[in-house]
Amino acid sequence: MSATTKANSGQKTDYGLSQRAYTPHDHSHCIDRALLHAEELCQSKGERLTTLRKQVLELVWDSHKPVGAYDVLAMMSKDKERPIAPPTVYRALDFLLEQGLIHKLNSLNAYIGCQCPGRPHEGIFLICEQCRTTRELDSTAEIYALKNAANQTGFLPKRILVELTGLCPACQSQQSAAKEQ
Amino acid sequence: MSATTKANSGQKTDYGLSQRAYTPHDHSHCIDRALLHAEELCQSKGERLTTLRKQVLELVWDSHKPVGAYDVLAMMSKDKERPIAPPTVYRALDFLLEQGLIHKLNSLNAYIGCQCPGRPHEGIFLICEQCRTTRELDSTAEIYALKNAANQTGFLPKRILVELTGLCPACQSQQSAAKEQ
DNA sequence: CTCAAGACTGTTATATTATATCTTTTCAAT
DNA sequence: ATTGAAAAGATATAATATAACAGTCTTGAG
Repeated sequence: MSATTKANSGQKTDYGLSQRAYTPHDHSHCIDRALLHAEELCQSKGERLTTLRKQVLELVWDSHKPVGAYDVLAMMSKDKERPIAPPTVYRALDFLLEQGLIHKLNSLNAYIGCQCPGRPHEGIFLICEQCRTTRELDSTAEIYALKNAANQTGFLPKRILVELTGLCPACQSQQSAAKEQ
Repeated sequence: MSATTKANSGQKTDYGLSQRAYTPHDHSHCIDRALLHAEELCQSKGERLTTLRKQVLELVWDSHKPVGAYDVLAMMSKDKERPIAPPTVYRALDFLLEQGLIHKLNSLNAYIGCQCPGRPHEGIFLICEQCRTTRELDSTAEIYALKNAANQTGFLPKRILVELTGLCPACQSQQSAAKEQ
C-alpha cells in the first residue's frame, strides 16, 4: 500500500482523468464524458458519430481495461436476433481510431478509450499484466526525447507507441499482501 | 543521399551494429555475427540452439526488415517435400524471444533479430513505414525516464516496448528527390 | 421536393496470425 | 543400451482481421 499512500497523501493533487483508472469511481461518468467529447469532436470536424459508432465507443469505454474487437462483437450481438459481423465492428473501431477517440494496444490486440481526445498526444500506456487495467500517461517530455534521439540517427519519426507492462497500484499491494500470508 | 554522406563524412565514427541497417553492407556478416552470438549465448546458458532454431534465426536475420511467422514458414517449406507446420515455427520463435535473440514488433506482427543479444536492453524500434527497414535504438536514458514517470504514478513497470514509425534516411531522400521531380 | 452521389451498414467469404493437443523422434545422461 | 526429458512433427482449431459486393440511409444540388 505504500505507493498509493505516498501518492495520495496530503495535498489534493489533481491527476486528471487518467488517474481515475486506478481508483474506485462512478465509471458512468467516464463513459458520459467520453461520449460527450466524441460528439463535440465529430461535430466540429464534420464527422458522423452514428448510433453504431457511438455504441462501439461506449462498449470500449465499458471499463478501464482494453477490449478486443471480438469482445465488442459479442456484446453487441448479445441481444440481437442476428449476430453482428466482424467488419461492422472493425469499421467502427477504425473510425474511432482515426478520430483519435480510442487507441489500439498492439501487444494485446485490444482497444481502449482515449482519455483526452481532441488534445493531440502520443500514446504511452501503462498496462497491468495482472488485471489488465490500463491508463494513459501524458509524458510529452519523454516522447520528445525519444523522437529526438531517433532523429539524431537520421530517422524521421512520425508516430510513436509506448507500451509499458507491469503492475498497477492495486495489484502491487495485493501481491505484497499475499507474500505476508 | 545527403543524410548518408553526412553520417559517414570524415571521422570514422562507430555507430555499432545497428547503424548498419541504414547503410549498404555485406549482410552475411550480420547473419554470421548473429549466429555466433546465439551459439555463445546458448552455450553459456545451457540452452540448446538446435538446427531448426538456428535456421529460423537465420531466416529472421535474412534482412534488416521484420519478417512474419508465416514468411519464415514459407521460406522453410520452400524446398521441402512436406511443408512445415505453424507450431514448429512459433516454437522456435518463442525460444528465440525467450533467449533475447530476436524481438517481436507488435504493430507488425513480425519478428526481427536483436542487434545486441546478451546485453540486456529494452526494445526501441525505428520502423520505416515505407521500406520496413527497422533498427534498434539504444537509448537507456529515455527508457529510464519513461519508467520513472510511470513509477511516479504508482505503476510498477517491468517491460517496455517502444515502436517509432516514420521514414528511414534512404526513404526520406527518396521522397524529397521525388518532390523535386 | 427529388434524386443522385457518397457514406454507412449488412452479408458472405476468406485471409492472417496463433495455439491446443497428441504423437513421434532426438538427445544426452546414466 | 536405457530411459526420461526436451524438441519436433502432425492435426485441428482458435483468434484476429480484411476483401468484396450488395443494400440502405443521408444529404445537398438542382
